[in-house]
Amino acid sequence: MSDTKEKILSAALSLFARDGYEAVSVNMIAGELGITKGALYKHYKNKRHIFDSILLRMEEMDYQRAVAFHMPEAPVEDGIEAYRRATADNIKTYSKAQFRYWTEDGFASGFRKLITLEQYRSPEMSSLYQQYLGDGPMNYMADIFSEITGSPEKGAEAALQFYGPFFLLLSIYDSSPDKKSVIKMADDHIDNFMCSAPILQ
Amino acid sequence: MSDTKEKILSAALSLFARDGYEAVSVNMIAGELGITKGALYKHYKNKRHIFDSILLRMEEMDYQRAVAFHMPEAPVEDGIEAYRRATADNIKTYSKAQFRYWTEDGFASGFRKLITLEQYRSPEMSSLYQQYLGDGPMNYMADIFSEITGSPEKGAEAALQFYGPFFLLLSIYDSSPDKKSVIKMADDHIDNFMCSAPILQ
DNA sequence: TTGATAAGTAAACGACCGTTCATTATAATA
DNA sequence: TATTATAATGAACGGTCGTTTACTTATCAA
Repeated sequence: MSDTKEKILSAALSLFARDGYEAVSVNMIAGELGITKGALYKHYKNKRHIFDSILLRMEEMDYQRAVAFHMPEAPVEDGIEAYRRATADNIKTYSKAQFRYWTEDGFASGFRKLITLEQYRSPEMSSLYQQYLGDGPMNYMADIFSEITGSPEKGAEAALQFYGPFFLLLSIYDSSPDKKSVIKMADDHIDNFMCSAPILQ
Repeated sequence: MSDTKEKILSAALSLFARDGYEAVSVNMIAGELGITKGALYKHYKNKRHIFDSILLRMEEMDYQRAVAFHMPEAPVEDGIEAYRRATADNIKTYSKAQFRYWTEDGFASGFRKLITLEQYRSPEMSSLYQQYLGDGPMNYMADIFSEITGSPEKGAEAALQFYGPFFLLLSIYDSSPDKKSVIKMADDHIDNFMCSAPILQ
């Protein structure tokens, strides 16, 4: 079994993440592994197939993470306050892990940049981008915060206040020379929000 | 004098904003105005020149806006509380106008999408993106909030809490079927933050 | 050892790329 | 009206694009 197919996938993602799908040639991808472009077609039937494989891979990774990170229900009989505390802890752990995932994981970081560059090309790409990085995470948090506060309006407001800075810091991370400090800013934001946000009181 | 040059600029921006610079051909740009690509070279010496003209135009528009919107100093002798209130009003007006500008103004909206798609291609594009949409606005707000709170740390924290949701809503706006409601969410966020954010008390 | 399968090369394909150029139509000036 | 500058054409240029093909090499089971 060859790992050439895998190397093609990650080389292509690196290039797609920097220049966008159209601006990357099959020649460049093959050149990254020191093979000719003809050899590439032994592993993928065309250029678009590489792109589609990246989307599929992300879908699989996302599913695996969802399973591993699923937020366990706190026992209800401990009371609403214990439930809130347990939920808040889960959110903090999950959110910090997510920030590291989108920034420090090579595949996830590349994928994030790739769909950022492709988001305006079609309705499909647009909804994919929103689902992974835009209103998807925000609505997810809105549901959770609505549960906590008992109000959909407050939940939506809290989600915007919580995920907005998270989203901005992702973007700032990409060009920051001091990436560790951006991670810390994200952690601080998460801690600060979950412990002292007035909307959650 | 011909307005063909102007039409080329805006047609190119529309296409660049959707597909990115490399993915747009000179043929496509010319086709948008019903002329051949040869004619295009009577107005711009090459494709890159069109791109550079867009950057230059944005720079000019940005300067004009900065002049028109410069925040007037509130009279100091009225006391710190009056200064804060005047500043807060200016921030609200300016921020709401900025959100409409980046979403509803055709040129600014196209430019925002364009640099979003080009941000990873070079350090120059990266810093341009950050300057217009990333750490640029955030640091600008951090300076203002630092002045108000008298603390650089609190100023930076407030800037993240203020500009993060603003930045996220810009992204959500692009694919939202109900754009008016996104504008309202931005307005509400700005009002809510400037009036009752605990970090500003 | 033989034969099959997989993985690579190099060359070629037609299509399109950005750009140039000789030519023609248009429109304003003298 | 004749002249001149401008704008547009369409063909051509050398390259590169994604893809296919014929051919070579390596691997390994029968």
